[in-house]
Amino acid sequence: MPSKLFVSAQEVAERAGVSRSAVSRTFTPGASVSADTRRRVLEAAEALGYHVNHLARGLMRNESGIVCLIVSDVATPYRSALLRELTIQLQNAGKVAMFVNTDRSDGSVDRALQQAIRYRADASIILSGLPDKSITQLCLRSGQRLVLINRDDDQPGPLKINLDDYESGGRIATAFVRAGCKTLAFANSEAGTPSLMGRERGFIAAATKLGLEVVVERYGSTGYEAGRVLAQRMLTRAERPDGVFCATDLLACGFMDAARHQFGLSIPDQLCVAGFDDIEQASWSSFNLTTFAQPVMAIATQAVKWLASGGHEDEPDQAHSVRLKAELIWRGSIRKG
Amino acid sequence: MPSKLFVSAQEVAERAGVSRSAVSRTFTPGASVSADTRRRVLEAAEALGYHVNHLARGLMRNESGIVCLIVSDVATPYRSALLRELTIQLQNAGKVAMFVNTDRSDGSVDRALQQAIRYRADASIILSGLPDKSITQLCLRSGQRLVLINRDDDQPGPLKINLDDYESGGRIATAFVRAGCKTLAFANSEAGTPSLMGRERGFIAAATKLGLEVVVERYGSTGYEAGRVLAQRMLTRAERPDGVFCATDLLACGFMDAARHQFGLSIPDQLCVAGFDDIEQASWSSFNLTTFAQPVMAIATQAVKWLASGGHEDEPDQAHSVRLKAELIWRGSIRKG
DNA sequence: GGCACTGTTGCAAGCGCGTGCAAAACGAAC
DNA sequence: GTTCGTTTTGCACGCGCTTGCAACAGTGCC
Repeated sequence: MPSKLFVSAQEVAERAGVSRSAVSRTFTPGASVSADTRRRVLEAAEALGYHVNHLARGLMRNESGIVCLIVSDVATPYRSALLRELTIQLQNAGKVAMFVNTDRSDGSVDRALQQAIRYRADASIILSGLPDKSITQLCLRSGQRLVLINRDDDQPGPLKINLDDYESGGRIATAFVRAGCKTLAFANSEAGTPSLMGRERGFIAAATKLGLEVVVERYGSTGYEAGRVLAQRMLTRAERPDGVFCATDLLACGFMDAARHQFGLSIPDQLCVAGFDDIEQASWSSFNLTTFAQPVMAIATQAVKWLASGGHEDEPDQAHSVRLKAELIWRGSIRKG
Repeated sequence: MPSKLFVSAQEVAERAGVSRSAVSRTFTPGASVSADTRRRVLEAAEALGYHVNHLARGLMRNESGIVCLIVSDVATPYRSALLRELTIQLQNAGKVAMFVNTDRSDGSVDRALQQAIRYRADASIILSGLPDKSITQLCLRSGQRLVLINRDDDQPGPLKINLDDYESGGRIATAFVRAGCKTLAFANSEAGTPSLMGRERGFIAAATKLGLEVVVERYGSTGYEAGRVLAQRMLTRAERPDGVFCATDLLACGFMDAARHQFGLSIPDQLCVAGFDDIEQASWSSFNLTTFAQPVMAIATQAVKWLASGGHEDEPDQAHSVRLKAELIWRGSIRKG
């Protein structure tokens, strides 16, 4: 493959009749070039199809312009929505996104971060998994910024963006009670990530305060199939729940489908359901699901803003943490109170 | 941000008491290093947290290891599924994925390709949009490989991966007839991409051959909402269709939801529906949609294989094209014949 | 014409790495 | 110990770029 056919600044310089530095300066914002030489350089560059080699530029500037996105479960609606927003905003900020999928194999977040280091990424944004502390340290030591989204970690250095999961659990418990629900349940996956557990704890705490017990069941991943299984487990109980908070929308979709098509239940008349994420499918009329919206845009904005600002390198040992609010999107899966 | 804290081969060499070349060779497969020095280098590297700078390596080798993925509508189920598979397979092939989102703004595919050129990507895979011929030429001239997925283009050079859209249209028409449908319809978007139009033409041709007319309606994008609108338009016709082929699964989901919840129709008793893509939601019991599966894995395999093989540079003017079969996934949205 | 000042330009060094080449080290065979 | 053949090693150059520095115009003013 090594076919050295990319045109270099040297060739442009020769064609334009200027020095190589002049070419470089033409493509460096704020450098000192006369209008005349700039024009000649641009003409020559256009004619030859020249594009600055960002690998070499990154080498000199010690700033590659690359931001590494570390993700698993990309095919999941919430993840892909967040990914979309992040990439758009990164591009607007003049960065370029490098994508590392950690779906397969173990220790993969660490390996992903090593990949980021090898390409001298300016920063890494971690959407899934939690890196080993040693790797995190190495990243920070190398001047690489780190953003953790919905991964509640206590290491200093990275920016941590989280939601008010606990409070959300409380708000939805109130809604169930207002709707007249008597038996509440929380449908969770076995993943046990802090955000999921936060929703669970908040829901239980609030329900207890309101004088109701909560049945908790955990199974599998956070997907549709797990939701079906959870429905089968919960809806066959002696005391059947009539208000179920599902930890994610995908779980809720599976839960609702099983409740309707296998148990013949009518939603919201016989069963109230709520979810979390506000994926696109939640608004489809088959589900019409009341849920909490992930503030996808705000998350991306916060992350990119922090990166663009250089990540507050003046105070590197500070604990940087942002808490965003998940807004309740009221649809038709809970009776009006 | 230029904090030059990444550890370099020089430092490793000093610590290990060898020359810099020895370090370089240690990390170059197949280079000549004695077992002893290799060990010392690896120890020093480990201790210092050294990682080869792939920017510099790419500069030397004229091969960055970067593959650029050019995508729009990432948040769409089919796209994100394909993206997932591509990134996994690229990583397995030792490549790293650079992600360019072309959702916003115009001329964006061309700009994306320029980005790829700037980072000296070894190849670009285009999932959406069609680049200008001049840019394509520049890419190829620079030794960059190009893969077009589901974009039926006639330029020589790039690898083109397409499906048997036309034939699929034919197969599903037969199924509708077997199910006893009398009035067929094709629900399409206004996007007008070759793959969508291929399905339409194939469906119409086959239906005509079978002695049935096809009502065609086109509206909006290929999403859920457009499907709803198409249902409203079609199901209010004097002669209501009873067999509808939707160009994508998302359209089908919207169509089915509107048909059921707004028109009170029962599927498949009163209305048969088919889709295309086999997104995850198609298998959900709310839809249980008969559809054609995009051979996502095969697509990714073909693309990566072609890239790994160096893209047949010996015969650059050859027209490289692959046609894959979309398999019919039979579920419950069409009556059995 | 001489001067100081502002604005451009070229030179050359260096970013971190790979690699050809020749020197050095090693080992075996005499 | 000498010779020859085989690794192994270090040197030095170059990949394409940025940038400090010094040389170079150009301008306005005395």
